[in-house]
Amino acid sequence: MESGDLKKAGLKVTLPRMKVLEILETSNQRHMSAEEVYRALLESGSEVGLATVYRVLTQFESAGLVSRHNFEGGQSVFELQTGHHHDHMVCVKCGRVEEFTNEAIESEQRKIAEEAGHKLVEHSLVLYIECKDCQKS
Amino acid sequence: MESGDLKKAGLKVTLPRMKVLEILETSNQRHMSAEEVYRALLESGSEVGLATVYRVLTQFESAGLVSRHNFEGGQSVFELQTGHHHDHMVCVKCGRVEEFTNEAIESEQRKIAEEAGHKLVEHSLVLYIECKDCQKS
DNA sequence: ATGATGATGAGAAAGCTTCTCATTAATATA
DNA sequence: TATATTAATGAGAAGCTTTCTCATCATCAT
Ligand SMILES: [Zn+2]
Ligand SMILES: [Zn+2]
Ligand SMILES: [Zn+2]
Ligand SMILES: [Zn+2]
Repeated sequence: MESGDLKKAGLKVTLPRMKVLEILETSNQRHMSAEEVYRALLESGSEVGLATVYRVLTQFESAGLVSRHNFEGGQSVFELQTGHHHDHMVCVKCGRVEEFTNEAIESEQRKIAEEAGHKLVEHSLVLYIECKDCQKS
Repeated sequence: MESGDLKKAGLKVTLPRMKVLEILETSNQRHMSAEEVYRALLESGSEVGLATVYRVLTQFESAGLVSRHNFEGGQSVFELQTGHHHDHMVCVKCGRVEEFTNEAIESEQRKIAEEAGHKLVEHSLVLYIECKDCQKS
């Protein structure tokens, strides 16, 4: 991801925006809260305000560069848009996030909305799990 | 639903608790935010504090009398437990909520978690729609 | 380089929810 | 029924996440 993507989105290429993108790309967590992005910025020596992080993430979302999820626990989490839709499993013990795709579920959803006479706009599917590792301990 | 259900749940039978139950039973909305329950209580002439409404709803949730959902929009919504699991469609225009069940999706979910080696604890599936009525206007 | 425009940072403020604690109500017992 | 014990309530304060405000600053086109 580079400055061209910001320009295409109609956003000025600024230092804070580049830095936030960089964090999202290089962090070992694909799914991060605004607070986590903020702390990662500080740790990497970038002085970016928390308000700016929120602003920028929201703009990225509108621009389709990032998607936002509301898992349980109060904080929204953000991830770089991958192009292909996917859903999530979240461990209720350790918070680990795993992605999956399932075409059977996707098409069932479309069918359900359609049969009820509604237009499906989007959906949110989260499986809360006790993950492999947390079951051992 | 009556005082016996509260006793069974290990909760004292108090006026505020009875009143909240009554609202949930008699309101024409099955899915209500704490704020909505609170306002309904005031309108019905009951002087119950907002903090109590939150407290009571949370206790009801722990007791399995009520379930809580976090649809988009900040506020949690609550509904009386029906005994059978169901998922929701929420209209992004008017906020109307519809319920559905789909065994194919349910079993697919179990399969996904299991194949990944995880234990499925619970799940949240919300279809955001433009409802039948909102499409007309 | 300059100016116009938009972005930023800091703190204030908003919105939802929980906490605190003095007061009050509900149950158990006599 | 009166009393004692224990838990619940109400009001406001406080917490947490997120957004807003506004003076300052950076970006980009010229
Ligand atoms: Zn885990
Ligand atoms: Zn993801
Ligand atoms: Zn609608
Ligand atoms: Zn429901």
